[in-house]
Amino acid sequence: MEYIKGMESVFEIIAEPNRRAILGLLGSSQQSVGEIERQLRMPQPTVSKHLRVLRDAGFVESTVDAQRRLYRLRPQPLQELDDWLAQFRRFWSAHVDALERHLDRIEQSKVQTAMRKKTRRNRRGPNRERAKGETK
Amino acid sequence: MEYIKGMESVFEIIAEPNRRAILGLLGSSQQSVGEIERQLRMPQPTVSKHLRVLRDAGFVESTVDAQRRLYRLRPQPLQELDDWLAQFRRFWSAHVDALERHLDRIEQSKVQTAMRKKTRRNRRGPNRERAKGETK
DNA sequence: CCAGAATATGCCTTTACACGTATATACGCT
DNA sequence: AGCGTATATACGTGTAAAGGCATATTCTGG
Repeated sequence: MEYIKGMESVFEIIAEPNRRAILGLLGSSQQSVGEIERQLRMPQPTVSKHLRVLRDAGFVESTVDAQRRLYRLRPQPLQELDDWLAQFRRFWSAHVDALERHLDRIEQSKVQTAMRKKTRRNRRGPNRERAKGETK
Repeated sequence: MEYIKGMESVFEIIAEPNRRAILGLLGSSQQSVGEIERQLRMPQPTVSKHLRVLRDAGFVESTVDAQRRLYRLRPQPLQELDDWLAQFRRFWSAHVDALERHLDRIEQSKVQTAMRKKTRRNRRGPNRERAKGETK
């Protein structure tokens, strides 16, 4: 499943604010270029170019739907970022409450994952699915 | 036209490979500029400039030790990065083994933290430790 | 106060990259 | 085929940031 890429590091990719915004959007659900364009109020070429970079770096993948391209998230690069961060976690997990917040997040992930498995029934058709929740 | 020289985002700071290297070093223990210079084999002005950026962004802090400056890590900015990542964790915490790896990390952090508390008593003195895919 | 070590800063050049604008390509519909 | 919509790419431009080198600053010991 791995491909050839001209590589910028994961870190350089997410240094760009617009790209982070796009990733944020795609975190809630897959989106077409036009939807991203409208929600983020940025010119279409800008969106396309950033998506290109994101795709080359493995952050997103796309499927064709008529003239549209639907983009969705791929976890791996963000996971790499998470792995890099791991070496520093001990610096703040010292505080118990932070630790508990962390554990809470994991728990929450489990629940959300379970719920998603039950709801998984949407392919094709007009764009739906607006995942919610996501308390910080 | 003069614009305000604003803080750079956490993401832009860690986009630079040399800065990540420096952070990695400081993750093991505090270091003087000279030690960083030697271990990373980069010119001293380069080190100093990157440290300046890192300090302005809150990633590191320094204390004076004779003519040396000892730099050490500050957790907050990295924590912010971790917080941003949180919104995406559900994308990979779905897999149980990944989840367990995550929990293991937390456990490990607890242990390391406990150990550090016992060892923590070093100030001043000579420097110790040398330490494309488009599918259809 | 002076010399030398350790670190910081200033200037200059190069380069990378994000943006705007214009244009090209892809697909569906009638 | 021709048109409209959706997305991709090409080109030119401005800007900011990183590196090299020289120099300034800060500190200690004699």
